[in-house]
Amino acid sequence: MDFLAGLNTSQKQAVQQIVGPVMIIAGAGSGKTRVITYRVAHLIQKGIDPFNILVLTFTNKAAKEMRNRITTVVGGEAKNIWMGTFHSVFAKILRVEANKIGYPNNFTIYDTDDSKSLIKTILKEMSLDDKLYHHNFVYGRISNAKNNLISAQEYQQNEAIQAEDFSNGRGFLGKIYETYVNRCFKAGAMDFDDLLFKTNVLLKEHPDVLYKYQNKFKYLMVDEYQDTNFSQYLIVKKLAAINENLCVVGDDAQSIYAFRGASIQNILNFQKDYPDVKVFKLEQNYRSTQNIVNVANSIISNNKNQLEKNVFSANETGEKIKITRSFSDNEEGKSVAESIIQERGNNNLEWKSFAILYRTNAQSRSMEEGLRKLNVPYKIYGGLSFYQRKEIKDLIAYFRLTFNPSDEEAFKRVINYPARGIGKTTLDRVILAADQNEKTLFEIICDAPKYLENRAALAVADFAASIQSFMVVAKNSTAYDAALHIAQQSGLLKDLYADKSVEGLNRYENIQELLNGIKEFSEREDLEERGLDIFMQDIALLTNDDNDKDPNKDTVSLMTIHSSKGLEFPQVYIVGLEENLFPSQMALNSRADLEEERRLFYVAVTRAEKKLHLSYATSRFRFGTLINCEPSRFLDEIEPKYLELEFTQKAPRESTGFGDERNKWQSKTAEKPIQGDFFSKPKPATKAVLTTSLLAKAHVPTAGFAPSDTSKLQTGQEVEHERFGFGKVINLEGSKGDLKATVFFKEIGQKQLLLKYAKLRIVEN
DNA sequence: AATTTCCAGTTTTTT
DNA sequence: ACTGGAAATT
Repeated sequence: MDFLAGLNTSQKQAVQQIVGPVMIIAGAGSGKTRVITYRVAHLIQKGIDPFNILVLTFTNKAAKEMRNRITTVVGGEAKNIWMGTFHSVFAKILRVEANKIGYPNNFTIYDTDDSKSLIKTILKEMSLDDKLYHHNFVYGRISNAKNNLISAQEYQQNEAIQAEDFSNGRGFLGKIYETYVNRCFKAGAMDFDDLLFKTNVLLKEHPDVLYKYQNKFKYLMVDEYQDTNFSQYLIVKKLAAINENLCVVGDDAQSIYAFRGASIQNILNFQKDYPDVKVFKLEQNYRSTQNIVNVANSIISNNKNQLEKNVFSANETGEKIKITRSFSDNEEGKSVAESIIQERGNNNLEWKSFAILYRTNAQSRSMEEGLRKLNVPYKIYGGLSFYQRKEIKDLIAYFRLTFNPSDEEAFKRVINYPARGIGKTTLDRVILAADQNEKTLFEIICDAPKYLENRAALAVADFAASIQSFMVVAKNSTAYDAALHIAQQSGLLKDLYADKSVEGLNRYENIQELLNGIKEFSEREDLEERGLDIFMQDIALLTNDDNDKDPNKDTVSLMTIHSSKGLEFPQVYIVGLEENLFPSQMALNSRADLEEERRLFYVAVTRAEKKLHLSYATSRFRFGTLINCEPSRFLDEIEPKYLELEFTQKAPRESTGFGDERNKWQSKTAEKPIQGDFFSKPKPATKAVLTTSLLAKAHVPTAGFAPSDTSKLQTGQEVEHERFGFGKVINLEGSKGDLKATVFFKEIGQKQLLLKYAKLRIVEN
């Protein structure tokens, strides 16, 4: 197969330059993934063993996409390429090499929740002010240090850092950091940043290990290089040091992870580190219409810090960019849904041609509601991962404790769940005893009578015994049998089963789903090892789309802009273009932050192939209350000639506004807004308040739903409940005025309702 | 110790 | 609006 045929000159050069350091500056939509894919294919065609190739990406989604595309080009050999996110690849290596740095091979990976919970515990133990030392702040500080390879010791010895902390009255940060690190180590746990930090430690302290991987990974490629932090940068640099066959691909205009420690400096450093680097620029955009590319360019030109680049499109001019104003977030959801239906009909498109992108996950709710009301199929990407749900984390905590009894966070999570009479006092005593005797929490409860008084010791010893029995079972059973056993014997399954509320039912189903997943896993014949411990290992690194059952389903995609990176859709809706939301309120204090927001907008805009829709609301629910919103400053940065405006409702004294009027409004924000201007402040959206109903989640009530007089309700009658839907009365009991009905609802099953509270509508036949 | 009520912080984004 | 944690109550 001739990979090179469909490539332009610079793409071809980049693909063919397989030896030595290579940097590809790839503008949005310039065929970057194609180049990486073909470059890997080209390597293999030239006789490079796939086992010697390492490809690093940032998100699971990107890794998956990449592997799929490479598989279609080179076939089964693609399996042998090391490809994945930084975190997953180095977690894999650390699993093999952990002993060299004093960790067990089956170390636990703490997710952000675990880390923060540990920090909270430490803060409490040190009795520090939880305002001054807020766990989020402390976490960020530690994370930052780790990403810059500053150890707890170095942190405390670094004069500049100490001076800064002391002047802020936060002199204990170094001590907290040290304690945190020790506790993680004691628990046999690594947090997200450790996966990179410890890899650096490993490669630094063990030259033989470094040498081994340098020889294994003779060819390295790094996608989204602009998003690497120092820790990642150094790993890559070390691994590539012998052969220097390192190809990095990036676009400074799409750097959106500075908040996570990413540094654009790494792109600039690259040229210094490798003076003989071959640089290729990909500037032709094949994805989008000229209008879209022009709009993107006009947005990004507002940033001061950027590399010289001229992205252009030779595609059709395309339609103008549509801006829609709505009066509330719900209205916005409705208008997007209506627009999608219309565009789909007009252009004979599939649902999956559409994507709705937003700044924050919280915005998905109003979009969902709008789509659901008009029966538009959709799928939300990202957000709360399946594995982050409480009930899932609870069960997994039992698994974690079974395989790694030192795991402190797992221990705290399940010691009294389901409730077994072990309260706060007892837990505090166990933690204290562990600290004083330099033992783990689990060791303390295994020897309970020595440390605790009678009653508490008994309860705790009981718990220890059941975990110990889980260990035996886990050793001798398949993953599924062990998981089921633990779910049952821990009492967790029973506890969830007892909860008959809608949410409780949901939780129970989620557990069943997890168990089904484990069953599938334990039956996979392509794996050598398929014990529960293997299933567990990298679960903290998984995100929602790894749980995707039907990836080709025809649905509209909803996701944050961050997770849309690398994807493309014929039609894209960017919603919530309002000040304090996009750009985020957090980003308004510094130019650097604001420029990152603008790059984020640039990323969003360049996802669109054919048509781009922008939208904002003049009021929206935030923190539970209705607030008024002003249009995003980013809208003003787009040249009006590319735009087309639309109102979703008749605005008071409508005008098309936008040109001079807009500027007038812009220049005197302190004054009253001009009535009727497109960007003017909203009228209070009274109606929006009324239409917001979470009750609609499970069941959409019949129009004009009104509760009936249920005093003469009979068994067998059909009723409707606002939330539970339609059902049949199967029993009535209790005296008048305190009448209790048992109703069997079609959607959710049996429920008991007190008639004096329940709002039921009797369905007339 | 368990359950209920009250209150504060949260919404940046991902591994 | 929703969570997690503390305080109040049983």
